[in-house]
Amino acid sequence: MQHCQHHQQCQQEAITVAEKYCATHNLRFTPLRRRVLELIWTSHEPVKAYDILDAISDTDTSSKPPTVYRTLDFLQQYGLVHKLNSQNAYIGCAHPNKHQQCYFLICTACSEVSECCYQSIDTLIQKVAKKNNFTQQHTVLEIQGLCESCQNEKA
Amino acid sequence: MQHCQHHQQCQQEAITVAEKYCATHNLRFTPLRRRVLELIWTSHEPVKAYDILDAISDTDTSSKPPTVYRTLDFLQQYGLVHKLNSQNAYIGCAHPNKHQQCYFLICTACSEVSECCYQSIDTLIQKVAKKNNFTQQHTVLEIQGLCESCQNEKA
DNA sequence: TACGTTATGTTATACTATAACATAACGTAT
DNA sequence: ATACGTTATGTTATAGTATAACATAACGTA
Ligand SMILES: [Zn+2]
Ligand SMILES: [Zn+2]
Ligand SMILES: [Zn+2]
Ligand SMILES: [Zn+2]
Repeated sequence: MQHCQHHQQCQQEAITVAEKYCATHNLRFTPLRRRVLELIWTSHEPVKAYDILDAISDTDTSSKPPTVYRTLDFLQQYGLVHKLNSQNAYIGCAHPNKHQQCYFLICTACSEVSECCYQSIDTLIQKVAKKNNFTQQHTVLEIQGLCESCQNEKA
Repeated sequence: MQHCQHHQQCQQEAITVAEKYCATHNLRFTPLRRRVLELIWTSHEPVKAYDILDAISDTDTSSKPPTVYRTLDFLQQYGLVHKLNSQNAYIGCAHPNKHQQCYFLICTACSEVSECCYQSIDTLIQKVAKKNNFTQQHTVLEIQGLCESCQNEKA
């Protein structure tokens, strides 16, 4: 199920952003990395590593699991992709390294994922950490539920 | 590394709580379920499914992966155990079903995990969900960083 | 005791991810 | 242009996580 009405644009913009990000930071945006990122941006649904492998195997028979996982590692390292731990799946990020942490809304009906990165969440988590004398390094926040479209479809 | 100074008590209390919870709710707290819960409460570190399997295999040669995963499913279903998605590991819960969601602080140095379940987090997440017209069902919040003891040890 | 339900045993397999070592492509300095 | 160090990719093997499907056993009740 695809709710986004202008998704080709989402995808293209994401690739352009990645291209520029890599150029600026002296990183190699190789054909493989581009291909994987395009695949991940096929929709707003998270993508499984082995589905990526299947897809790229169509044109590149030398692809093996490490091919995919290394590429995902690269993309994650620079915030172009995030892993959704509750799904063992990967989702593109539209604003690489704009802020430290990304938070997600995950629809259990259509599988679409959107980011919900608010300063208020960062602030509260900092506060909770401080209260527990805990030094925060990285935070996973994945809110599962029903997106607007899927609620309406139920009605 | 074990920072808790009174942990045998933590473990015993957790088992007692589970015992009572099951009695009250007409659930069978079988020897297997008790054993697995005890193993999980060996420390405040999350435990891997296959480590549980190894442990129970010592005394019960018929144990196989489904033995463990089914038991974990049961314990999770009633809030006696939570899965930490970022670690593929399982941690005991001291207050089964006291509230809907549990949130965690995970020390990347000593691996100890503590819960940080605050109403203020629930409230903010509700607010974020509402803002996005999203109906929340279940939320994963795992804050990774350094616990107090481990920060001090670095100094 | 018979019977339905829940729990566990058993075998097989699916899914997710990394280790370790080899080759190729790239960037830069001579 | 060539040599060389670095980064990326190829390749083989294996480790780690989880579930499907069906069989038997234990439990609770009529
Ligand atoms: Zn889109
Ligand atoms: Zn949806
Ligand atoms: Zn303790
Ligand atoms: Zn610690």
